[in-house]
Amino acid sequence: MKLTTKGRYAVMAMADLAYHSNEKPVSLTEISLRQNISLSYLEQLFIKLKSKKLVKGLRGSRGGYTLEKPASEIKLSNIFYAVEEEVRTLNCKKDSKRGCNNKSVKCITHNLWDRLDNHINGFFENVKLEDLLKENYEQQRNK
Amino acid sequence: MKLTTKGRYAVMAMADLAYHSNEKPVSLTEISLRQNISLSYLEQLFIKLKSKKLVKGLRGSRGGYTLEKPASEIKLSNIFYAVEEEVRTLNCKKDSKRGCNNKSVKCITHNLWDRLDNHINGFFENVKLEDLLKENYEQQRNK
DNA sequence: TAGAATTCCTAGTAGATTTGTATGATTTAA
DNA sequence: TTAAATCATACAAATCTACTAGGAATTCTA
Repeated sequence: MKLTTKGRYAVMAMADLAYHSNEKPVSLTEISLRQNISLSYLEQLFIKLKSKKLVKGLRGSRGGYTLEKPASEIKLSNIFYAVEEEVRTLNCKKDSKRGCNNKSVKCITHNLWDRLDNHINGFFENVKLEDLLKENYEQQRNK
Repeated sequence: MKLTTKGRYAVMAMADLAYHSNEKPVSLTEISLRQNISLSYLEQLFIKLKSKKLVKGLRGSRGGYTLEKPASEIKLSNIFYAVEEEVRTLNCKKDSKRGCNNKSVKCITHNLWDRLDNHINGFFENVKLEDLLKENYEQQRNK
């Protein structure tokens, strides 16, 4: 399964963007400094996020990024899907040397990984960017 | 997070072992052939499984491995814990350059990764080796 | 008792992947 | 016109995975 810093960074950056966005776009430089993620790396992530219509890029001076749709409509699964290739634990795929790949006897654990995939994807499917913000607001208030 | 073939192989091998064990121990050579996992790699996994008291090794000719306790008492989380170093998605640890590492402002997504960890671990915590076998039996019967 | 089959143990390593860096072109506001 | 930003591509260091190699120790069996 792919669940590395790439996906984490993407979520962190999107949360940062949502948190700090009002009228004007937020530059990656800002996010880079606040979240301690390299600028070039962020740029690569945001190109992917843009291609999936999650953010809008505004070039030029005073440019930056804005959310393409409200935080309440962006699921974490959207973000992961945009930057990660896939969230699959299984490698019993066709034409693979490994796994059960269509042998007469299915590998014993085949269904298990299927269920795990659903379990994890379900988690991301049920959390929206907005939820992270709310959580953060409350945390701030309780200090 | 660590969720690679190492953990998968361990679960597959344990399921195979449980499935084929009656009186005599099961050799890794058998498992290696049936599950298509390299023998040396299996050996390394089983040393770890042994150290966590999940299997018992019987050296010498006609030797092999047996379950140390019934399949109904072995949770998948036990298996993962034995062979993987950790199942943690978070890298906001102390002394790390990355993540929120104790800055005054907690990183926005800190709690999220915590919850994800619990979510995934909960999955493994609630599946026992026995469950995999039952599933397999039923699959065979429905053919 | 010799030999075969097995676990046990340690070290190394090729290849893939991740996590960036480097460089420059393009666009736009001031 | 200049500075600040996105956009785009190529490359590279570091890490990690998934093994391989080689042998020692143990135990059953012929």
